[in-house]
Amino acid sequence: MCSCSFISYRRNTLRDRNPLTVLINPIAAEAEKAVRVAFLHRRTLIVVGRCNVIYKGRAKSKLEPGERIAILKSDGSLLIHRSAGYEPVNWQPPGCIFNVRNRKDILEIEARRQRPRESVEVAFDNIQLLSVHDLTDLGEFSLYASEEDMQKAILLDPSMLEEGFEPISYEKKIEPGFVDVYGIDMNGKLVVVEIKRKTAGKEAVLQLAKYINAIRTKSTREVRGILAAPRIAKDVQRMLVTLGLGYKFVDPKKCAEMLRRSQTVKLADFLQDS
Amino acid sequence: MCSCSFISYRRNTLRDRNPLTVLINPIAAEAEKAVRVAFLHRRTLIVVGRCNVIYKGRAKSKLEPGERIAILKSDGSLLIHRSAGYEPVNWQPPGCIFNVRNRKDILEIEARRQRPRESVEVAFDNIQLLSVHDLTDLGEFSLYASEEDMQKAILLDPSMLEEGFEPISYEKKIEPGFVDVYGIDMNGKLVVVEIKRKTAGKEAVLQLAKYINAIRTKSTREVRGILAAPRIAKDVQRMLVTLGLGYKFVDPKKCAEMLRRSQTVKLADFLQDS
DNA sequence: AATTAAATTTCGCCT
DNA sequence: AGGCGAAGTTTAATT
Repeated sequence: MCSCSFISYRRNTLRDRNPLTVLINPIAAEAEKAVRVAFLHRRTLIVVGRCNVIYKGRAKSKLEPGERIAILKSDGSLLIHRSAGYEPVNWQPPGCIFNVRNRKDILEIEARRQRPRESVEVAFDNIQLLSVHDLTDLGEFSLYASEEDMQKAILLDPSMLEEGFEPISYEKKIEPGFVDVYGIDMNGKLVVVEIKRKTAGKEAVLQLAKYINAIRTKSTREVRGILAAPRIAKDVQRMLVTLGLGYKFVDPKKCAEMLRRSQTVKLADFLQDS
Repeated sequence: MCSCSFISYRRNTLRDRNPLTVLINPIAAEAEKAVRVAFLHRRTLIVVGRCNVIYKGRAKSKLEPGERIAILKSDGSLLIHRSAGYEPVNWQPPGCIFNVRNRKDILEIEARRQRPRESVEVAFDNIQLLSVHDLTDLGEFSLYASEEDMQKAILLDPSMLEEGFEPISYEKKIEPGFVDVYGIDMNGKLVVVEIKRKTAGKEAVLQLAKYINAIRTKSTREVRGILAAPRIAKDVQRMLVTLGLGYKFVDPKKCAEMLRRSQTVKLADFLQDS
């Protein structure tokens, strides 16, 4: 049975300069003080407690009282998480200005931004835990087997798509949008490649067909279309045949592995010499 | 300079049964114990500390060591948040199975799910804060405009319902209850409007029909009924046709925007005059 | 279960 | 600043 708030000002590990403030069951006045310090020092703030939330902006929302987790980051972003669900119930992207006040023992925090003009207001009438952190995070994040990685892999080794294929460009602007990879096959025909990281559906085929048609209206040269994906949806096979398009199995994992072997390759490096 | 872990087992407010566990700078063994208890009791877990994260599944990702916030919810969802950004750097949707172990003073937490088969592994080599919460959250979340806002918007701009429509009254008492909006169309016919904030089901149609019938028993004038909602349930379309009622798509979001705009417009007009 | 459409989508890249 | 496309998109509704 501990009714007092607990505050620790220093962490005992890693670095001396790495303050940590933790309040347990603080009253609003105590909490407000800690929040102000957190804002002043651009720290990360976590508040767990009973609150209601109002959002006004592009839309409007109201969240009736309940116990939730609020995270306020130093970049001006805000997250309100309920006890369930992967997505935040309310949020605010980076770039907000935070405000805090203690109004009749209710801790009110506001995250406001312009463009678009919107705000999230959180009012805590009870706080289980409030902590202020200085998060040092320089670790690199790398995602493998993204669509971009597949694109890189095809540019790195065009033969994986088709023997004799030679890329000319990538993300090339064609009337309706951007072609993933664009090149010439062993017979000198133009080739448009549409890449999908997972099962390619009809929308991928239609997109490819659109590009092909756009090119045909502008050029008399023969154009082929190839859908590069690990799998195609079941109706899509017939669609490809009907539209005269090709399909090539490409494994995203193998692409990722290939890139790992030839590390630090940038997309722009490929076509430079050609 | 406090190097001890701090544990509070009871919250002093709201309810006696509402345990809260907080560990500050715990070693992996202590943390592991608390995490196991949290999993066992299906509690919400927050861990702040230095970790690296590996994701394997639809794609693959690796996050090099840094200080982050991890949230594990009782529905089996996981979030890893860095010091910046609105989106989690790594996550796992609800339905995961969590595992924890202490491996050479490293706290390893795994969130695994099938379909799609994927896992996120988090390894903490230092923990600033670990807290376990029992979040009671029954508060309702309502998005977009309220039904009242939609009503206001229709009164403000009746043409959004139908060209030439002119409201006479709102919340008018008719035998079974109160009609949302009541007016006259361009041909002089009476119009009863039933508003729903979200998908209109059969109960909305029946309510509308009741009002119409009530009016018809009292007046010889022609009466039309219009259901105003962002969407109607699938069987309701036929029901409307059968009962000779109309439907008008009304977007609550647009209503909210309109009200907001009208406020600013009024303000602007006021300022222009001066 | 598969498909389609919307999201306070966000995020990035390019014009 | 605005517009379009992609995302480990997610989520909900419908077939």
